[in-house]
Amino acid sequence: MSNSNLTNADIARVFAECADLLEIDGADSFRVSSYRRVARCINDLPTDVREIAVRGELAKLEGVGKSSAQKIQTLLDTGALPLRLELAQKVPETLLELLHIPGMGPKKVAQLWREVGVLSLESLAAAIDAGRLEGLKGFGARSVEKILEGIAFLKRIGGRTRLGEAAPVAERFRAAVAELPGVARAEIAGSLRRGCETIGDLDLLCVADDGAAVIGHFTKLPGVTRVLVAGDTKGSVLVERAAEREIQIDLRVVPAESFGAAWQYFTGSKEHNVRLRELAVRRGWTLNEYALSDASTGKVLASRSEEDIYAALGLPCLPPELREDRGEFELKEAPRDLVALEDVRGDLHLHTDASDGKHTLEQMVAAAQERGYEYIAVTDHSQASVVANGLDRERLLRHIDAIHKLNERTRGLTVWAGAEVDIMADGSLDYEDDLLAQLDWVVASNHYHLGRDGDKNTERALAALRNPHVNVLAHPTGRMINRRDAAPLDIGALCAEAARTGAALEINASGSRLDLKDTHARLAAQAGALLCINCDAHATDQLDKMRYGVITARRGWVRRQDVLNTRSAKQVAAFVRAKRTQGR
DNA sequence: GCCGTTTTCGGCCCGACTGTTTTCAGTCG
Repeated sequence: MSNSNLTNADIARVFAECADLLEIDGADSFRVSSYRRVARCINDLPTDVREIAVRGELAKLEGVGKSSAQKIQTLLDTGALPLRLELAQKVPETLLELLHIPGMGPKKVAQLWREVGVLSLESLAAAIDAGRLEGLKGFGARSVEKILEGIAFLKRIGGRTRLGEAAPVAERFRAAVAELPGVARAEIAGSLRRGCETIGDLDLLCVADDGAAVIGHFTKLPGVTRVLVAGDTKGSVLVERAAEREIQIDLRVVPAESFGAAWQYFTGSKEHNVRLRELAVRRGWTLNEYALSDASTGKVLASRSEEDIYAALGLPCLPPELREDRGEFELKEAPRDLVALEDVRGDLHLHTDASDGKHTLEQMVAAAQERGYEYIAVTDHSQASVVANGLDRERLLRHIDAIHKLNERTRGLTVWAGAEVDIMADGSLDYEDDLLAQLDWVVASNHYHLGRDGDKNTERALAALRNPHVNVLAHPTGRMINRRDAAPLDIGALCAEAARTGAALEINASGSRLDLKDTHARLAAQAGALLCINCDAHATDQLDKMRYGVITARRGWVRRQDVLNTRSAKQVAAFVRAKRTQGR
């Protein structure tokens, strides 16, 4: 029986901490990796790990063996893991924060702890201050300087950078590198190319003959605040990404004939690449950032393009968003119909200054026209959202009228009168059905009552989906990246009910949400629920966030036909009509 | 700790860069 209320993220955290503590303790590195692998597996699960535990199928998870399955079960039953507690007795857990210092790994942390008595960032800074690292083996003057820089850096970066903030910085530097003398081509790689929701470092890759010269120029580009590494093929710098905030950019320089191997290699993910190299090794080949080659003769089998590398290994050229070792190696051919930005024909969740938007109805409509959209739904807040200046009945009726009138004189764009309606504590909606019936499109949102009670959260969301006027459930889990965890919610039940009732589930494209996230979106599409990718724009420029929603969908293997707003205005209208008339 | 169409034991991906312990270990991706 499950007696704890630990979430997947909580359980993943315990395993990740065990891995770090074991590593500081000097445990076998493969054992450490196993714990990391389990952490990642649990974190990536789209459903509650409890459901798998109940079916007795924990050990069937990729990378989870008998021993880990037992540990997960213990965590679910008791809320704690004996190994984790033992490790905390043995190794001070405050040491974990030291691992975040760039250049600081488990060996050095262990050494600082055992030989100098360092326990935390603070005590490390104090030890350096008191000169207690002087004469310590492996810690010369330069190392100590780097540690101090690292501690200062930690205070400035404040965690991983959100996709929407990282992408513009990366694009600016990619363009700058492409312009450097001797550079034939420059591309973005790494987690940004895969569209991950948060980014650690930015990875750039370029083709040039004289690597040292390119790195030299790179480290002097405007915006660079510090140079971390400057070699013949690799350079690392810090740049300012926002006020007081920095991000690291790594640039690798490769020869043209290695470009494909390098782009594949530096795009990752690490897990995907490990699997790929295993496939190579099994055939007597070896794969690195320069080429796929025969291990015995050294003959190069593929290197110029990613297509060549994958083809040589008997695989379709997998889109970067799929390279996570989440089943992509089973694919016989590359998915052709993954949703793309060009497929999106409209945005069905946006605000105007009638509630808390920055721009007028006319301005938002013009912005949608500029982006070539076929339709939009204007969805200002309902009355319960007082802080967002939500519309009461009278104001909503006038707003609907204004939208319909504007629609009549707008060419090439259909403008629907919608609303973002709050789901109340009891699962009812913030507007009466007769008022909802006057709207062309209804977004239902859980803004205020998402709590720790997963059953209650789920019930309220299900109730909203069952209302014949509700067309999409917005940002279902309420998570805010780097700020607030997803509320516990039975996503599987939501998907099934959305599919049954003919409602859609939103992928909210705004940078702080990306909710549903990739694995949830995948679950929804598998369950036959339609997704709707919306920007939730509160200003005209926010309509450009659509690309982040689309890439999140792609990471969830979502196809064009799984996304409602890739359909025509007529088809969207039919989708709304079907739910109202069938009353499911 | 995980895993298995060579294996239930003995493997487990690969190379660059840095500082420093002058020949390599630690870290990173």
